[in-house]
Amino acid sequence: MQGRFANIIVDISHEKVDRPFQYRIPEALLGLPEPGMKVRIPFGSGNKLRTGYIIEITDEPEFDVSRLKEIDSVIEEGVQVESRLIRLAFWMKEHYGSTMINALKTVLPVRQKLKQQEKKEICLRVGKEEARAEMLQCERKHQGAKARVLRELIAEERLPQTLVARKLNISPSTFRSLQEAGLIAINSVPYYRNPVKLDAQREAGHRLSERQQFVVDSVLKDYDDGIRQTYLLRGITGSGKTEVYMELIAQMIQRGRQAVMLIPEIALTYQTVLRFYKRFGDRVSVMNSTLSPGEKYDQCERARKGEIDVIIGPRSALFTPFPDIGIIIIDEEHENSYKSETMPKYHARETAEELAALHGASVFLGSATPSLESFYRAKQGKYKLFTLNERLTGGVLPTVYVEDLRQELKNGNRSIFSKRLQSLLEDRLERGEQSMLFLNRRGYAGFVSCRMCGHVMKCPHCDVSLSEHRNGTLVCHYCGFTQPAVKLCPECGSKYILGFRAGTEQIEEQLHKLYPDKKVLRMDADTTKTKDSYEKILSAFSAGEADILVGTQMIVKGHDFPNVTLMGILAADMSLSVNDYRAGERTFQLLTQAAGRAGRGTRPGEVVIQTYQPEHYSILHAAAQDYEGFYEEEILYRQMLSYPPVSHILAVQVTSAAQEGGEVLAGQLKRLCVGAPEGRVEKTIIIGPAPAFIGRINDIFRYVLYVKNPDYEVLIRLKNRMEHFLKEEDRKDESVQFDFDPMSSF
DNA sequence: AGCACGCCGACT
DNA sequence: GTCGGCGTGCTC
Repeated sequence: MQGRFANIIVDISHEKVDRPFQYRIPEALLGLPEPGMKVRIPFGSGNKLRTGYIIEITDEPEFDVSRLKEIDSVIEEGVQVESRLIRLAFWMKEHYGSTMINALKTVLPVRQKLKQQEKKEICLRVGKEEARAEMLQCERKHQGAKARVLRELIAEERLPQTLVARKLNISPSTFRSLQEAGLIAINSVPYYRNPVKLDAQREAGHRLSERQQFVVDSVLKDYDDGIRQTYLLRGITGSGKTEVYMELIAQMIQRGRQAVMLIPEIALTYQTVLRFYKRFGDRVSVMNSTLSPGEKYDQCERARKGEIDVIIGPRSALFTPFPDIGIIIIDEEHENSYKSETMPKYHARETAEELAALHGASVFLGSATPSLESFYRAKQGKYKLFTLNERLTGGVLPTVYVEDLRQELKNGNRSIFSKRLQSLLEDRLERGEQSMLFLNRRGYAGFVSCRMCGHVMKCPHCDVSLSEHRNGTLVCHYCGFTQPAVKLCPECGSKYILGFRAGTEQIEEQLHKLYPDKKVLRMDADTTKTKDSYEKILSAFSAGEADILVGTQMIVKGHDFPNVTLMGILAADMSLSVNDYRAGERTFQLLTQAAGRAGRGTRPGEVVIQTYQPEHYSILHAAAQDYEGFYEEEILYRQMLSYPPVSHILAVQVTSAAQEGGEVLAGQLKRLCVGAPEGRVEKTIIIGPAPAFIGRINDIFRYVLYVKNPDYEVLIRLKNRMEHFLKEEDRKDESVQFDFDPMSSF
């Protein structure tokens, strides 16, 4: 496809990014323009030449061709920040199936903020007396708008133009005529604010251990030899990954380039940020969701102008407009939050690699429990793997006990705590040491298991657990298989087969009953609603204000409590039986992280894992702290069932106001895939359509179709076919979303 | 953001 | 009628 037309966004400072304009590509330039290029185009009624950025090249005019204007010329300057980000947006659109507009909106800094930033200010150029006279004059002439502006200015001599315009409903032409009359002056006053001011003493880097230094040296040698690739550092908790990151960043700064440091939002605490401030001073900045849009915009401007060298933030920090990134570091790279949940559903790791390619940068991933994706690539030789196996402080690894809850029930213990956990807990309370209890509640939504034998109700066709719906029927959300409610366990005949439900609140209550004089803190989504309650609870616990901390996932991420010597995992299989192929991986990661919380100080720690499935490989390997063993087993399972990273999955989600319309459209899309050449390739597997996990939200019905193929490109082509098909007719009632390698099922 | 167009009140 | 200020909406 040659592409005779170009969709272009116009670079007006007050730009609403949400509207591309289409132009003809002149004969002389055919084949030259590419997405991301900067061009000069005639715009508006005066055909004034403006700069714009090409976002897409196409052969299909979306506008009356005779009214299309021609691109004037291509501006060839060194690769611009914007150009690079637009190219990245284009790549994201292709790879994750979204509209170009959505991709642009995620990638480009919010311009809207410019209003509040680089404000235009109006002020009087005449004395107040004279202004008052003018105002009366205007009123007499019924020039209400002018009079209103003057009245404001008499009260307050200088005012932001946009503010006045909005408040008094004044159009730009009014301001102009006032300016021409010499009554007011309009000048742009860029004003700045600096959101984060930490007064920390600068600290030089620590001396690295031999092993740490080796990692840094290897990466830098590659870099200086002109080799750019992705590195994976597997380092257990406490092995000093952060020092490695900081040294790499420092070295990149020395080489005149910038660094992006991605951290999961939940780990982006004051302490973490402080460490970077101490090392890099005001050359580092933070991006996070609590920043106001204006502050975010400021960070972008500072990055663009070269006032900072390092940005720390969650996945969106990737889009900081640095002119020349040298390295992108992703800490805790296995975290789910690196995958966006809104369109485009991009993964920060893959997007970082694409961005790094555009900049000629390296990518450095770190984790104690790398994602299967990354370790798989490391095994294939695509990533270079480093390992840090020792805790810097020399602390010993904790002792891990696996407690079989089925056995507890047989022995007549019906409480949430196994006998061992209870006795260890009492032991800590006596000695005045702290304990943490972790309830892995993720995806508790209705799987059904037997309390006697641990049997979990599964789909006979899909090897995922069935979900219990309100009326008790069991449904598979991968293929739509349905069966009526079970009263007796099909395995052992016990009547203790139930949906699983338990909360941190009940646990807190129980602890109060058992140990009325001990202090318990609870941390979950409910107790951390307000802005800094999260940090407050953590620091209260850290200061020894409580004996036991009960909580969900958030208590196991980051944060060292040297006085914690016992970690209890109350229901390890909670996340195991969710209907999701990543359940095993997620469980292993959570258990390993949780285990890593105990015994960070000088005293050795103990960990109790309570489970109904003590023989499950995720639990066994986590108990043994054996990542490689877990990996080998898990990858086999992925291989057998064609799941990522061995294969790729494209989830197509159809939402529809009318049940039938959604079902019909999903069926049409399936037939389209089956009929396409890509669909007939032997390795393509098409599953569904089936009703989504939650089949109806707000009276919108949802259907899901899964397509698998080891070749990502094949899935992209199928996605493009579906997009093309959907464009054929206007669909008001149905909409379709794509998700590549989804993190959870729909 | 800039520009044209159309509405509405004021004035020869 | 026409002139000019002023708000509105469009720009491929």
